[in-house]
Amino acid sequence: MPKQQASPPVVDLNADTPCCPPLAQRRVPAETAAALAPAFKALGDPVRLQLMSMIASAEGGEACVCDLTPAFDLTGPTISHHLKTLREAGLVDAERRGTWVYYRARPQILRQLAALLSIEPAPRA
Amino acid sequence: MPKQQASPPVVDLNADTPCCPPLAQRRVPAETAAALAPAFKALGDPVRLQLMSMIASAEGGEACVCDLTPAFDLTGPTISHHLKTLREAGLVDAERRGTWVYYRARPQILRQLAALLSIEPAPRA
DNA sequence: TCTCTGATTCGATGGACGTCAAGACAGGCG
DNA sequence: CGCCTGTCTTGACGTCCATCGAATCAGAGA
Repeated sequence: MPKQQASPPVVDLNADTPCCPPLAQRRVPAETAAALAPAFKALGDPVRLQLMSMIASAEGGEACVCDLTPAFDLTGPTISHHLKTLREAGLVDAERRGTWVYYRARPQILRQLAALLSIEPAPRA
Repeated sequence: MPKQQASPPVVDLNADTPCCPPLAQRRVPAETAAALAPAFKALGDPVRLQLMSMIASAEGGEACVCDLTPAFDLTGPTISHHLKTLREAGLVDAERRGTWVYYRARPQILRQLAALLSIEPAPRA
């Protein structure tokens, strides 16, 4: 099967600065939506949301798969599949060190997603 | 078919105050993940992300279906289906006024999602 | 080198999802 | 009342997804 993922980086997911104004401020363009929707989709599963949190909140900023897997009533392959999904969405990075594989959150894209959802604190007016 | 959805409100999606600390601060519990994942999932489609933005950024805080539909290369039923998904995820409210139906964003849940994704501005230390 | 453990990939399966055409519903207007 | 316009629901179809068991890959250690 062909590899063919490599969506063209219409929005730079690695940028340190938020790429876009809040969703409620101006209409998000189709290209931006296409670039960021996969990240939201990846977070749209309870297991992956917990995985993301466990990784992002782990001491040292990284979590071992060996610590993640037993936290769920799921098989190893399934957890591995979810981690791959998070990886392909650009939400985490993986690094093998010896026997174990460690996952680490990518704060930039999390910041971008949070910025997109941000709302004026209170519609006082 | 039986109605029976009515997931018990483990997390109050209507609360004005953020329900949860940031995802990267402490591990999000399974119940919270189960409550909020559907909202992320609803935003995980490019069309719905744009719809959400068009609604949230519309003047007067509301958008008419008649203005949303022609913005996409999709049929009316498909847009209607996406709007229903956003509605069932608690992200928008719908109101019929005469011939037209208007959708309006729910800022509370957007704030909750943004708070969950929020990250310390710079990991100094 | 052989084996053991941890992690991923492969293949299959049942269910959910995005989309459309056709039909139904709601409200305004002759 | 009957028609028209706008919106939603229904039914169908093809694709994607979550999950598992089995097989495979990667290092570590004897």
